[in-house]
Amino acid sequence: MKYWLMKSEPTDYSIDDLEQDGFIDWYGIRNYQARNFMRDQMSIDDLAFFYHSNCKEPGIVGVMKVCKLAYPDKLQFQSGHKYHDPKSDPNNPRWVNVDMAFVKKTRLLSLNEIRTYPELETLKILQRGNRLSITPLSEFEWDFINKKLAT
DNA sequence: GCCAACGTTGGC
DNA sequence: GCCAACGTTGGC
Repeated sequence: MKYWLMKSEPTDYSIDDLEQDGFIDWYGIRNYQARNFMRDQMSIDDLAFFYHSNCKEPGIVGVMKVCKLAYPDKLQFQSGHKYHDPKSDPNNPRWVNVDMAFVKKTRLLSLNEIRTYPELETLKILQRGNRLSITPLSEFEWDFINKKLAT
């Protein structure tokens, strides 16, 4: 069992959208490191925090879990689409997504609040210049955040 | 909208 | 394989 933090811009796809849909193909990842996490390291039932980024109140807003292992992201082959990648070979697709299932909403644990906890200094999203939209969390980080979310 | 910090691209 | 130019991310 692994733990993840996955960013999405709420104007693109929010925790409310996921609650409505039940699950979502985590589309549009076009970064090799993030892709490799999905392709090589994610397992069914891995848990992830849903993080709202690039918005007024960035932070953790919910929990979800992996419900389908990595498979080719169909948008990479859709000509004209924002996520179209003409260099991706259909016989050897470059980009994948996993399916994520809604688990629950949480209170907002804002980026500002996250920064106030010395225990979370090691969080990948707090490291200088880190822009990865998918990052792993240690079990300690996961548990610590869950406790904060419960209060 | 700004811009720092990265990742990617492509000429050489 | 170097590296300058360009594109993207994401907090502010």
